[in-house]
Formats: sequence, structure tokens, C-alpha cells
Amino acid sequence: MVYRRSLLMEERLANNRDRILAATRKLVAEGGFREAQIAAVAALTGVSTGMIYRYFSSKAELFVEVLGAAVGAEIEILTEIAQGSGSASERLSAAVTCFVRRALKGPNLAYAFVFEPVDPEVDTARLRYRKKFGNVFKAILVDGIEKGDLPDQDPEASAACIVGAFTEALVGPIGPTTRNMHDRERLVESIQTFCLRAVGGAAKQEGAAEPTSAPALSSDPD
Amino acid sequence: MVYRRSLLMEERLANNRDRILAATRKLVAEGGFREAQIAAVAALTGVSTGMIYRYFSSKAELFVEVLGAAVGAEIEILTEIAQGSGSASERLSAAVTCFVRRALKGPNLAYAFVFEPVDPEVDTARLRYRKKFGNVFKAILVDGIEKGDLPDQDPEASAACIVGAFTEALVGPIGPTTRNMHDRERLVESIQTFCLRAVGGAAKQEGAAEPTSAPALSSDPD
DNA sequence: CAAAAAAGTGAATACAAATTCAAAAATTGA
DNA sequence: TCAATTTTTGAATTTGTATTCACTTTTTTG
Repeated sequence: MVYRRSLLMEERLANNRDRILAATRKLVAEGGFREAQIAAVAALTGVSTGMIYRYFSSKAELFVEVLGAAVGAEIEILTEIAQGSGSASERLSAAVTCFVRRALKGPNLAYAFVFEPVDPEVDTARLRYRKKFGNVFKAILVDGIEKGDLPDQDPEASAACIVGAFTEALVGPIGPTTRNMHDRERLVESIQTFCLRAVGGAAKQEGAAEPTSAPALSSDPD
Repeated sequence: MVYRRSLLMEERLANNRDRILAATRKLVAEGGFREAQIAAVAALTGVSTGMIYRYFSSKAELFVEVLGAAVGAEIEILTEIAQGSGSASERLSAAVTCFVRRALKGPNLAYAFVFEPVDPEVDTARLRYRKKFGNVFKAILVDGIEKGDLPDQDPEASAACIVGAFTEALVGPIGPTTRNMHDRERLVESIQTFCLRAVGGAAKQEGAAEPTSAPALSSDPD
């Protein structure tokens, strides 16, 4: 053989993959999964449609990976908060606030990731991810209940409720509507209070934790 | 003209329409919107595909109508509870419990109506309906806040949170999983407690209201 | 019954997008 | 530069349904 993948080529391939992912992510952020057709992704990436299939075996796989990356980043941030110091109530407040704020910053992407209908395969993945979000909250709850910080309750159910609560409260605002900052913060607070009270936590504690790590639910990952 | 629609024919037409709706509903209940293709609906109804288009201008319209009917029935039941006597807390508990129980009875249909991805037109309708559910709860909250029964809060946001909470908590159980009665009732209670506490309501009051009207979130509307 | 009109049929068509694949371009090492 | 090999291309194919429409059947009334 006279051809063996050079290092340079190796790099380019990896680079291509990343560019495809980035393009998909951007399209999803702008117009939801709906707008991220293979042809569009290819065009934005600057390659042919066939190329996409060299890197991803199907559109669903591509989507799942994009979804997974974005969600993974969020989970990481939340997990950090969940494992931080402070009472369960404080951590819960911080986590909810953090998630909601970030979602409001990248509304389209958040909508796509949380709600937008795609195909079954992607939806299955989404369900898994939602569950993951739930687990972060569940951990906080379990800890709080154990320490007597929170009243006894089914942490599984409560965690699901929490995820559902802020998620649904976001659907409206998350749409094309561009709310102003004031409204947003008000919403953040409403949701936070709701969730905290829901699990029987102590009254809120403003200005807790909340690391300001890299944005992930906004279109440009700079 | 030598032909004018007789009363009998009029009836048959209306009957056909209903049968199409019923067939669609049944298919959705069994396999989600996914399984309710025009061909399948036609077959189950016992008519040709072309017939469907005599009664509904598109599949989306058919779906929206099915969705609307089912949701409308639920809304009616909830509204009755919301307008009933009793404290806001009691009515809220009753409404949540009622919805969750009914959803658990017809899991597939509930899933389809609450979550299953279809097409944009249907999804838009679904959003509207979700909002409607929210409004029922909002009414209870506003009333409760006014009467000093519940602490001050943004009823809009809280209502959305409530809908999101029980909805999300249902997703898991709503799947193919067939939980037993005990688990179910436990879930119902967890959700109810969560929601009630979330809005700052008084501790629950077992066995309140809950009219046992006709089932609607179960496949057969007998 | 016969003609007029509507209801009903279902094979053919339209369609939108994902996926493939034969050919073209690019890369590599001698 | 050349031959071997891989990467890339994008038009053609596939796929799965929704939708249409020319035709058949039924209904109605004179």
C-alpha cells in the first residue's frame, strides 16, 4: 500500500467531525432540529451530504450526539452545584436557578433539547437525559432528607416533579418571545420558590453558589 | 337538482365522522399518533383513505380534533373540581389527584397527548391545551391567594410548574410499564403532596371532591 | 326506472427528506 | 510523477406516507 493516513489527515478528519457537530448545534439553536436537515448541516459545514454519513451512521445518531454533548455540559454544572457545600435547600435553589437562567439565555436550543419533537430514537435519548437531570436533584433530596433538612418524601417522584416544573414553566418564555431581564429574573425566582417550597425546604437564600462556568445552552460555545 | 341530502344521510355522514374520530382515538391509544396513519385509520373505520379527506382536510386537522376532544373532556372535569367548594388547597389536591389517576388509567393515550411528537400543527395545539390545563390551576391559585389561603406568588408561573410537575412525574410510569395499583397510588400521593406544598397550601385532605364522570383518557369511551 | 348529484373508492401521484454509491478529487509514499 | 488508496462528492435512489382524482357506487327525487 502506498497510502497511510498521515497525522495531518487524522487531524482533519477529527476536525471535520467537530465541524459537523458544531454546524448541527448551530442549526438546532437557530431553528430547532426541524431545520437541521442533513442537507443543511452539510451546507453549513461546507461538505457534501455524503460526508455526514462517513462520520455518523444516521441523522438520529448525529442528533443524539449533539443532544448528549449539550446536556452533558449542563449536567456537569448542576452536579457541581449539587455536590457543593451548603444545605440541601441552598443547593437545590442554586441548581434550579442556574438551570433556568441558562435555559433562558439560549431559548431555542433549550426548547429543542427539552421539548422539540424529533424522531423516536432521539426522543428516547432525551428521556434518558431528563432522567439524568432528575438524578442530580434526587441526590440533593436524598441528602436533605437524610440530614433532616427536608421532610420525608419520595425523592424519585419529587425530583421528576422538579424537572417537570421548571421545564414546563420555561416552555412559554422559551419560545420566540424575548422577555426582558426583569421578567426573566422574576420567573427564575418564582420557579425557584415553587420548587423549594414543594420539597419542604427552608425559605430561599439569595446569592448562593452558582459557578459561572462556560455557557452551553447558548448557540455559540465560545 | 334531483338529489338533496336526506336526514338519514345526514346522520350517516355525522356517524362516519364520529367513527373516524373514534378509530383515530383508538389507534392513538394503542400505538400513539405514530400508528394512526391515514391508511390505518381508514382501515379501522372500514372506509377508504379518500373518505378521511372528505371529513378532515388533513391528517393534522384530524389529530388536532382528536386531541382537542380528549383534552376538552379532561379540562371539563378539572374545571368542575376547580369551581367546587372547599379551600384552594383542597381543590388543588383533588384536581391534581384526579388528573394523575386518570392519566395512569390510560397511559398510552396520556403519553400521546402530553408528549408524543407529531407535527408542528398538532404540537402547537398541544401547547395551547397545556396552557389551558395551567389556567384551571391558575384559577384555583388566584382564588387561594386572594382569600389568604395560599401565600402570595406568581399564579401563572406556579400553575405552569404544577402542570409540568405531574406531567413529568408521569412520563416514566406512563410508558409501557404497567405498575401495580399500590405503586400508582403512592405516586399519586407523592405528586399531590409535592404540588400542594409547592404552592404553600395546607397539608392534604384525603378523600375530597373528585367526581367520577366519564373516563376520557382511556381508550374506550364507553 | 332514470337522470342528477353526492358519497365513496383505492391505485396512482406527490413529496420531502434520508440515504446510497459510482465516479471524481485528493492524498500518500515510492 | 505515478499507482494505490482514501476521501469527498452530489445526483440518483429509496422510503414511507399523505394526498389526490378519475372512476364506481349509492342515494335521491321526478
